[in-house]
Amino acid sequence: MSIQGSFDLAATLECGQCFRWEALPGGQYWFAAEGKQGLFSQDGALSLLSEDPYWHRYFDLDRDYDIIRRELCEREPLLKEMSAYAPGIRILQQEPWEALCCFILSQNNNIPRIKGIVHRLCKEFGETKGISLLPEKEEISFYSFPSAKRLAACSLEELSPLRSGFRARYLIDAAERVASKKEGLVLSDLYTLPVSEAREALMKILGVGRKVADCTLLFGFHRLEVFPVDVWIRRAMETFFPGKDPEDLGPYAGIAQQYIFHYCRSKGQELFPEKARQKKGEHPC
DNA sequence: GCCCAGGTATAAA
DNA sequence: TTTATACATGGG
Repeated sequence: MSIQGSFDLAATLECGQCFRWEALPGGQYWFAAEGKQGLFSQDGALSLLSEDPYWHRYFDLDRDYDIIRRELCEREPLLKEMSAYAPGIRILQQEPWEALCCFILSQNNNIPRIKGIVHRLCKEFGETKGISLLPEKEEISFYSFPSAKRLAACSLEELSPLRSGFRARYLIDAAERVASKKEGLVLSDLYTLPVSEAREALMKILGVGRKVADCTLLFGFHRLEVFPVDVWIRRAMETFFPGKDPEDLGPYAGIAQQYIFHYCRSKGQELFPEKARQKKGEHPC
């Protein structure tokens, strides 16, 4: 199996769409999804990663992102400069339940801490799936991501080791709804339901608003037309695309969103210096 | 110590 | 309908 289009392993893992990965010395990355784990470098990725059917699909290697990027740049020329910051970024095909949980945990939180919570979630409630591939931790067991049924059986008290704060009850509500198909929430339907209906279904879950729902659809269900809007994207749209409707970006708007997000995060304060002075009660001028 | 984090629920205005 | 605040926790 070959890789279609460019592929940047580091940018794809580090752009905030998934949280079960570690950067290791020497350019290697450890990452996990469901009950599987991988250990690859960018060079190794090109040969080894593409040969494993699971990871091949996970990294969406059959889709030619170069063609899509060209299409997006034709629709919106500003994306030429932005996508150049990470042309090899891809949208992962994560497992929907796992993605839903991760984005529930991501709200008002930072990536290092999200990774810690997700790690503890797997360790406390996942099944053992073998020996860790992480060097120096070889004797430690590797755990799969816990099922909705498993979490639905947990009390708030039992989730306290996660130290996930106010998000713990959101996790339990999501688990109960998914495990029991409460109010007709069947995750597998969300691959094909119209986006507006799929979003509405997810937003019935406590703690799931528009942003978490859209991230779940884009990153968990691979609904590439979904364009999640967060504080960075809102700011970027106001600055670079005033009046622009993200739907104009077409069926791959979600990929454009990742280019924009990655570009803004890379430039950070340089783009939005006023954000640095946004202290409470402090006058901007 | 202090600010803030790829938001959301809830209570006012 | 729009705007403000609390939320738990800990990384930087």
